[in-house]
Amino acid sequence: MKTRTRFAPSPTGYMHIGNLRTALYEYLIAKAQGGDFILRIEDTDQKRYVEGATEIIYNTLKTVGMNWDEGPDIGGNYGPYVQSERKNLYAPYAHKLVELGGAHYCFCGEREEQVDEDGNEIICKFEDPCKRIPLEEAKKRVAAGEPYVIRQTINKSGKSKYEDKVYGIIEIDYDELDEGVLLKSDGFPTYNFANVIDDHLMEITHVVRGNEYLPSTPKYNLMYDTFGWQRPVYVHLPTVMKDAQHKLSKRNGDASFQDLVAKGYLPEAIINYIALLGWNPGTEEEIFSIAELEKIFSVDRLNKSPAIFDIVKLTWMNGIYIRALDIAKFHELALPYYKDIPSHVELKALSRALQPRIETLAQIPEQIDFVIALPNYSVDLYINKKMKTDVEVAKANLPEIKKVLEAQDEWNNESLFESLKALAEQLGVKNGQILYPARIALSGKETTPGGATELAVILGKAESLKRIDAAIAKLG
RNA sequence: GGUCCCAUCGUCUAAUGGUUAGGACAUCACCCUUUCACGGUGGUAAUAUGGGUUCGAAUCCCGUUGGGAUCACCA
Repeated sequence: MKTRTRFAPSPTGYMHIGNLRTALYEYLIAKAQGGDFILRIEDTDQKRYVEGATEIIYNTLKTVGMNWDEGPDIGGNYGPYVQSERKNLYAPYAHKLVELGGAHYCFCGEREEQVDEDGNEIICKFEDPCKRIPLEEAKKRVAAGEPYVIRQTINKSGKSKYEDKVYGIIEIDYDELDEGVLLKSDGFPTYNFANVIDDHLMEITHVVRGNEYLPSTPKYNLMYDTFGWQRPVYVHLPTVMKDAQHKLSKRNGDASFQDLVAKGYLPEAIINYIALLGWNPGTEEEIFSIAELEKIFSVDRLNKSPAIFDIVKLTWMNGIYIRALDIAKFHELALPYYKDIPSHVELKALSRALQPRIETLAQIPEQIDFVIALPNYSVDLYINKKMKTDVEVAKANLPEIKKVLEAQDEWNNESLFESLKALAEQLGVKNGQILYPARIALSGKETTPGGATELAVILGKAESLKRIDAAIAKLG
C-alpha cells in the first residue's frame, strides 16, 4: 500500500516551529517511502478561525519546499481537503457509530463549570446517564428537535493496547477514557471524530502528530475497530521545548517560522536544524538539504525525549548556509538590508566582506554603520599593542598613506594591499603600522568587516581619501 | 491529583550487554591573519539516584527523584 501522510493544521495563526517540524516529519516519512503528503485544513472550530492563516500555512510549506500532493488548493481524489467543506459528511458516520453501539445521543446540555470534588456533575464524561436512554427513545427526542450531541460510548473494561512507532507499546485502562463529544450541537465534528473519519476516508497510512495525543489514541482505535476499519500506523512525536520546563508556543511569543525568516535566518537552515531536533541520521553529518533528507529519513531514528530548541546552534547552522551561498545569491539576499548607503559605496565589495562574517542577515546593519557615516571616534583607537601602533605612529604614517592612495589607479584589494605593503617596506615599518591606522581612519571602528584595503575598496577612492584627510586633521 | 510518557556533557545527540562513553553547538587556549571573522589544532564538560539481573550494565528489571503530556461541544 502506498504510504500516505497528512499535515492537518488548524488555521489559527502563525506557523510555529513545533508545527513545522511535525509537518516536516510527515512529509519525510511519505517521501522516504515514495508516498504522498496531503495537506488538510482542520477548521471545525469556527470560533478560532483566523483570517489569512491558511495562506501562511501554504506560503511556509512552499518556501521550505514541502510540496503537498493533495490539498485544498490543488485538489486530489479524496477531497474536499478543508473540514468545514466536509461538514455534511461526518454526521452520517456519527449516527452509524450510534447504531453500531460505539456512540450515543446525549442531551445533557452544555456544562458551565464542572465540579471536581465529590460533585456529581462530571459523570457525563465518564458514565453519561444518557447512554442508558433506549436508542428508540433517544431517536424520537432527536427527531422532535431536542438539542443533542453525539458522545462516544465506552463500555469496555481492562486495558487498551496499541503500538506506536516511536514510543512502543502503549497500554491505557479503558476506565481512563472519557466519553467525549464526537458531534457538536452545531453539527460540526470535534477533532476526536473528524480526524478518525478523515484519516480513514483519505486512506492515511501513517498518523504522525504530537505526543499529546498518546493518551487519547485508544479512543480513536475504539472507533476504527467499531467501524471495522484498519487502524493506521501511529508515529507520535516528542515535544519541542523552549527550555526544560516550557513547551515552545506562539502564545508566549516564541519564534515562529516567519519570525525567524524576518530575523535573517534562511529557510533551508531552519529546516535542516529542526530536522535534527528529535531525529538523527546515525552518521556524524549534520548538514542536509530537504532533498537529501527525503532519501535518508527513517522513523526508526526518531527520538522519544523532548528537545530544547537552541537558537544558538541554529544561528551557527545559518552561518554555514550563508557562507555556502554563491556571492550573487548572497548579494541579492543582503540588498534589502543595505539601507541609507551612500551611492559611492561598492555594494558588491561590501557583500564579499560581509558574507564570511555574519551568521544571520539581520546582523548586517550593525556591521555596516560606519559605511553610512564615519563615527566620531576616539584617537585612542589608534593604539594597538600587537600591531605596534599608537597615535604617534598614525600621525606619522597617515600622510604617507594618503600619498600612496592618491597615486593609486587600480582600486582593488590586491593592488591596494601591494602598494601599502610596499610603503611599509620603504618606510621600514611593520605592515600593521600602516594597515592598522589606515583601517581606523577609514572606519572609525575597532572591529570592521574586512581589513584596511577591503574597506578602501568598499568606500571608493574619493571617500577613502576624504576620511584619511579627516583623520590627519583630527590627529592635528 | 489519576493516567500515560520521558531521563547520556550547559544544549542537540551517538553508542540497540563488553568503547579510553563518540560527534556537533556553546565555552576556553593556541595557530593562521590586514582589525574582526572564517579556517585549523587542542582542552574543559555527561550516563539523575538507590537497588537488583549478569563474568560484565548508559544499555535489561524494580523503586526514588526530577521533568513533560493528558483529563474541553480546542485541535
